[in-house]
Amino acid sequence: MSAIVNAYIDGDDEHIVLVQRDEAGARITHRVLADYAIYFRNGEVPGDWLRKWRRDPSCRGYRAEGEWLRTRWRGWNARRFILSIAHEEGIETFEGDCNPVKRWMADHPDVTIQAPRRAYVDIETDSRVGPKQAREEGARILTWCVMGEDGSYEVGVLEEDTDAAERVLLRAFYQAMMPYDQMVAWNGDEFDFPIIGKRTKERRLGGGIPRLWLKMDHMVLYERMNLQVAESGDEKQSYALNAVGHAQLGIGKQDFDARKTFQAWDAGGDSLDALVDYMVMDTNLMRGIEAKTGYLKLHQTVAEICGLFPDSWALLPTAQMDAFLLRLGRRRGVHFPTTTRAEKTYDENKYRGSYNKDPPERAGILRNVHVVDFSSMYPSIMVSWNMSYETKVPGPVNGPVPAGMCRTPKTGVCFTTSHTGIIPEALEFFLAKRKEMSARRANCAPGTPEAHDAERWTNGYKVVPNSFYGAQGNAGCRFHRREVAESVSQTGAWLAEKTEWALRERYPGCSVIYVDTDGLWMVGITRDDIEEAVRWLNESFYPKLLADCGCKKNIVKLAYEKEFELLVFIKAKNYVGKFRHYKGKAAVAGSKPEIKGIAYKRGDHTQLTRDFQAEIIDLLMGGMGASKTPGPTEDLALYEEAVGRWRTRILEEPLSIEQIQTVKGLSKCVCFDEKCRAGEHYSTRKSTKGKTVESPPHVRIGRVLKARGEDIGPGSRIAYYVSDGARKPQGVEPACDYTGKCDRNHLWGEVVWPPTQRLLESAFPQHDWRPFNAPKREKVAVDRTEPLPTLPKKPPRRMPESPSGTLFH
DNA sequence: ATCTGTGGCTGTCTGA
DNA sequence: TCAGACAGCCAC
Repeated sequence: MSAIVNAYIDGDDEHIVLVQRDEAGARITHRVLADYAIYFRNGEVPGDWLRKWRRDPSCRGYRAEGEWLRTRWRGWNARRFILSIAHEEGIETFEGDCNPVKRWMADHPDVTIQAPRRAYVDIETDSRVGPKQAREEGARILTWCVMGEDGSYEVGVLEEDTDAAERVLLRAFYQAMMPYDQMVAWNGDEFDFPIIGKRTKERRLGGGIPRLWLKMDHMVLYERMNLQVAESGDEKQSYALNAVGHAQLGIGKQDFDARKTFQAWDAGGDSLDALVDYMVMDTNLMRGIEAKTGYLKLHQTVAEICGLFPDSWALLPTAQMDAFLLRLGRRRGVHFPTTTRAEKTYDENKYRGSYNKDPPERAGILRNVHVVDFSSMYPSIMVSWNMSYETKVPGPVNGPVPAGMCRTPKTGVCFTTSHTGIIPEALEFFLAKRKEMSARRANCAPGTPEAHDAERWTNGYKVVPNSFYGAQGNAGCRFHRREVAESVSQTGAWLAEKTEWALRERYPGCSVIYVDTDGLWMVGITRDDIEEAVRWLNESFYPKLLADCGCKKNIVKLAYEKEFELLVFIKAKNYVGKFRHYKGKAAVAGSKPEIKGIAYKRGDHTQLTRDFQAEIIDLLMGGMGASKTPGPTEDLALYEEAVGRWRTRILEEPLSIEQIQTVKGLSKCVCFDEKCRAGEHYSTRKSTKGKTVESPPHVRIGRVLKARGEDIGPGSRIAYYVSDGARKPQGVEPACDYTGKCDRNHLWGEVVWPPTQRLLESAFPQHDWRPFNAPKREKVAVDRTEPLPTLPKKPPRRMPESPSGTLFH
C-alpha cells in the first residue's frame, strides 16, 4: 500500500476502509481492523493493570514499542473508560484521542495521498420549503448535476413528486458519482451535503452520504483563501456563487429566479430546461473559479503534505498540524499528549502578542518611505530558539543563560538546545523542502508539467508552516503551551524593538516611523544605506543578539521589501501608498497603490463609501482607474470638486440599494429562546438604569428577517440601510425593503464622508475639510453663528526632521 | 472531528 | 460630548 485516496471508519466501528485508485483508475477498497490505541510511557502503567488487561475482553492487547507501551481497545467506549481512569490516577496518556483513521495514517507515514477524482456537485430543491426548513428537516431534491473536471456532466431530474421517484433520483446520483472520489459543492457543508444526506437516509439508501466520498465545501475554501488577496471590499460583501463568479470571471447574473424552483420543475418543458440550465451553469462556475484561483489544487497539495484527505475538515490549521506532526513523531519514535477538551474560553486565555508602533498623526503626504521586514518571522523564531511544547525547560528568568539552553528575552522562558524540538524540526523540514522545490522550478522549462508541479509544492510548503504558530496558540491543539506561544510573539516584538534602536543608533538621520509586528517603516535614509543596514543586521547584529540568548541556531533574517514614493497614514493598520519599488521591481506608471485597512478594503461599508474613496485615492496616488484626472496631484481644487460632487450626489440624486446598503455578518444566533442550543447568542444586557440595551442594527434586522421565515443564523450576512439616523436607536430597514427613500443626511454625514474625510485630513492637515460636512438637521446650513466643531484635543505628533528635507511637501 | 493567534480601528448604543 | 461595552472586520 503506497498511496490511498480516502479512508473511513466502517459502519461497524470495528474496521476502517482504505480506498485506493489503481493505475487503470479502478477503485480498490481494503478493510483493516480499526485500532483504538492509547500510548503510555513504558513502566508507568501499574503491573496489576497489565495483568487485568490480559483477561479484559475490551482490551485487544498491548506491546512495548521502545520506551512506549502501545495499548489497543475494543471501540470508543472501552478506550474512553481507560483514559478516564488513567487520568484519575495521574498517569500520562498519549494520542488516546486519535480516531482509527488518524491512527492508521500516523502508523503508515510513507503512505501518500492520491489526488481524488473530483466532481463538482449542485442540487436544486423544492422551493416551497423555506431554506431554513430545507437545511434542518430536508426538502425534496428536484434535480442534481455532477460535473467532472473536464466539464463533462450528468444531470438527474425528479420524475414525479413522490418518495419513490426521489429514491430513483438519488440512486442515479450515486451512480453518477461512482467514477469520483471527491464531492465539491458551493456552501456544501451547510446546504447540499446535509440535504443529500437526510434524503438518502429517509429514502432508506443509507445512513447519510456514504463515506466513500470526500465532502469539500468550495465556498469555505474560497473565503479562507481569498481573505488575504481581495483587492477591495466589493469582493467581501457576498460569497454567494454568482457574486464570486462575477468577481473572478466577470460572468453576469443569471435571470433564473431560484425561489421558484418547484414551479419551474412542475411546469416542465422550457421552464424545467431553464432550471436545469441554471443548475449546470452554477456547477460549471465552480470549475471556472477553480481554473482561475487554483485554490482546490493548493488545498490538495496541503492535504498531501500533511497526510490528510482533501475535505472540508482538512482546511483547519489544527487538523493540518496534528496530522503532519503525528506522522513525523511516528518516524522519530515519539508520541504526543492525548488531546482533551479545552476548559477555558479564549478571552480568559489571551496572551501578549505583536508589537505595534503608532504612525505619525496628520503628517501629510510622506515621501521616500522604506520598509524592511522579517522573513517568516514567527517560524524563524521558533526554529532559532528551538521553541516547542516539549523543549521548554526550567531555568533562570534573569542573569546568565546556563549552558545547554537558550532563553527568550521578554518572557524569560528557557528551551533546551541539546536536541531539536518536534515543531522546529517540522519547520526546518518545510524550509528545506520549499527551497528544494523552488530550485527545481527554476531548473524546469517554464510552462512544463514539471514546472507546474514544482510550483505547486513550493506553494504548499510555504502555506503549511504559516499556520503552526496560530495553531499551537490554540488551547484545543495537541501542541499548545500558552507560555511558548507568548514567547514566540514576544520575541518577535523584542526583535523589532532591537532593530528599531539599532537603526537609530547606526544611522542618526533615520527615523522608524511605524512598526507592525514584523515590518519596520523608515524615513531619512537612502536605499543604499538600508541595503547596507540589512546586511549588517543579518551578518553581525542578529547573530550576536541570538548568541547572547543562548541560541545555537539563527535563521532570523531581515529583508528590504519596498519603498513608497508617496504614503499617507491615517492610523495604525490604515494607510495608502504609491510604490517606488516592491521586492526589487520598480513600479510603473499607473501601478496600483497599496491600500490597507481603510473603508475601501472593507466589506461592511457601503459601495458609495468605497467608490468615493477610490476616486480620492486615485487623485492622491493614481492607479485606481476611478478618476478622470488620476494623480498623483496636490491640487486641492480637484479634491474639493470631487468631494462636492459626491456630496451633492448623495444628498440629492437617485440612489440604488446596492450603493447604500451596509452588509455585516452575524457571528451568533439572534433568537431570544433560552432553550436554544445553537451556541452563542447576542447579549441581552441591561443598562445601568435597568433598561434593555438595543442590539446592533444588523442583529435587529437579522431578527426581522428570521421572523419572516428566512434562514438566519451564525454566518448569515445581513444587508440593511438607515432610514432614520436621528432616531434612537437608529431606524434601519432590510435592504430588500428599499423603495428609494433613505436618510441621505445620515448617509453622507455618518457613512460616506467620514472615512474619506479622515484620509484627506491625514494627507492635507492644513486644509479645512469641515465645510463638506452634512447640513445640520434642525436648521439647514443658514445659521452662520453656529460655532465650529472643536478640533481634536490631542496635539498631532510632530514628524521627525528629515536630513534630506524630502519628508514634507 | 468544538478548535489558528493578538492588536487595532470604527461603528452603535447608553448614561453620565 | 465622551467613555465604555459590544461587535465586526481587517493587518499582521
